[in-house]
Amino acid sequence: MEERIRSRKQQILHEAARLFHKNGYRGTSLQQIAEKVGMEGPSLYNHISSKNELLTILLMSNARKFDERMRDIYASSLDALSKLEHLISLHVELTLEDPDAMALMLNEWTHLDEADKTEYLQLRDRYEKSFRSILQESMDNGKIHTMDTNFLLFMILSTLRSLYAWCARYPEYNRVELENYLKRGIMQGILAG
Amino acid sequence: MEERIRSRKQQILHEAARLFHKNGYRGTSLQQIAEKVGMEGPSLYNHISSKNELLTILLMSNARKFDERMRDIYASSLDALSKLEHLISLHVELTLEDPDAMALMLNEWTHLDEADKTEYLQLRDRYEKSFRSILQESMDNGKIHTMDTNFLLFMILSTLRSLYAWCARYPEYNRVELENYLKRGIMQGILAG
DNA sequence: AACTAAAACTAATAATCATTAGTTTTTTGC
DNA sequence: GCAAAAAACTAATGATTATTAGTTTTAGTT
Repeated sequence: MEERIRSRKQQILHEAARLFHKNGYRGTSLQQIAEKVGMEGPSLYNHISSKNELLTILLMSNARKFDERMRDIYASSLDALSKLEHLISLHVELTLEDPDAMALMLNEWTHLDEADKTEYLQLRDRYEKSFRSILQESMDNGKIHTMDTNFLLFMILSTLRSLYAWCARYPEYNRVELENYLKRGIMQGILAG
Repeated sequence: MEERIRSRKQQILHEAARLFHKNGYRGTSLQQIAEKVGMEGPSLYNHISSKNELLTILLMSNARKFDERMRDIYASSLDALSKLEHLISLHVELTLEDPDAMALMLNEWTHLDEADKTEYLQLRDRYEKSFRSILQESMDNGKIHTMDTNFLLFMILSTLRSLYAWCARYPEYNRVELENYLKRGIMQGILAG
C-alpha cells in the first residue's frame, strides 16, 4: 500500500514552484507554501534554510539542465540547421517536463542572491552565445535568410520562452505537435506559397 | 497651480513607471519613488491617493490606447494581410513610445484591483480575438499557411510582446528597422530560398 | 505684509512576513 | 516499549512598508 511518497522537501519544492509561478516569488509567503504542504509556516525550517533556498534550487537546477543539454547539441557533429531544430525540441521538452521551473527561470531570477545571480547570468549568456553562433553558421551556409543575427535570436527566443504560458493554457498539445508547429512557424514563416 | 500639480504628478508617474518596470510593482516602495522625485515618501500623498493608483493609471491608459488603435485597424477596409502589418506597426509604435508602460501592461496587471483587472482582461481578450480573427481571415483568403490559429497567434504575440525588452537592450534600432525585421521574420520565416 | 492653500516634513500606525526561540508531538531504531 | 532524533507547533522578533495624523514651510494672491 506504500505509494511512492516524495520526500517532504520535494513536496515543499513542488508547491513552492507552483506558487512562485502563479503569484511570483515576492507574492508568495512561506505560510502559503506551508499550507499547501499541510503544516505551519515556521515548520518549513525543519526542511529548508530559507525561502530563497527554494527559489535557488528550483531555478538553478533548471538553468544547469538547459546549459548541459545545449552543450551537447552545440558540440554535436550535426549541421547548423539540425542543431537549430534540436534547440527547438529542447525548449519544448524541458518546458513540458516542468513548466513551473521554466517560468521561474525566466521571470524570477532577479531574486537570486548575488552569487547565484552571477552564475545564472553566465549560463544564460553562454546559452545565448551558442544559440547565436548556430544561427550565424546557418546564415553563413546560406541555409537561412541573411538578417541581423541578434534580432533573429530575439524573435526565436521570444517564442520559445513564452512556451510555458501556452502549455499552461492549452495543456492538450503534446510534444510532437508543439515541435512541429514551432519548427514550421519559425522556419517557414506564415506566408503561403 | 493646477499646472504645478499636473506636472508633479506626471513626474511621479514617470519615475513610478521606470521603477515598476525595473523592480516590479511589489519590489518598488513609495519611498524609492519619492526619492527619485525629490521628496519623502508620505509627501507623495499630496499628489496621489495610493500606490495602486499609480499602477492603474499607467497600465490602463496604455491598455485603452491599444484597444482604441486596434479597433481602428480592425474596422478599416484594408485586406486582412495589411491589417496584420498594421498590427505589427502598432506594437512597434506603442512600444517605442513608452516601453515602461508596455512592460507594466504585460507584466504587472495582476496587481490591479478587481474592477480594473476585470476591465483589463476584457480589453486584452477583445484584442486577442480581433487579432485572431484577422489571422483567420488571412488564412481563409489563402494568404497565409493553414495552421492552428491560436498557436499562430501565440507565436506572433510572443515576439511582439517581448519587444520592449529588445528596445531596452538595443535602443539604437528605430521604428522603421524594427517594423521591417519583424514583418520579414514573421511573414517569411527564416529559411532561405 | 498677511492670508490661504498647496505641498512638504516628521512621527506614528498597522499590516505583512521571514526568521528565530522554545516546546511538544511523532517517528524511528533498538 | 523506549530513548533519541526528526518534525511539528505556538509565540516572539525585527524588518519593511503603505498609509494616516499632525505640523511646518512655501508660494501665490490680495
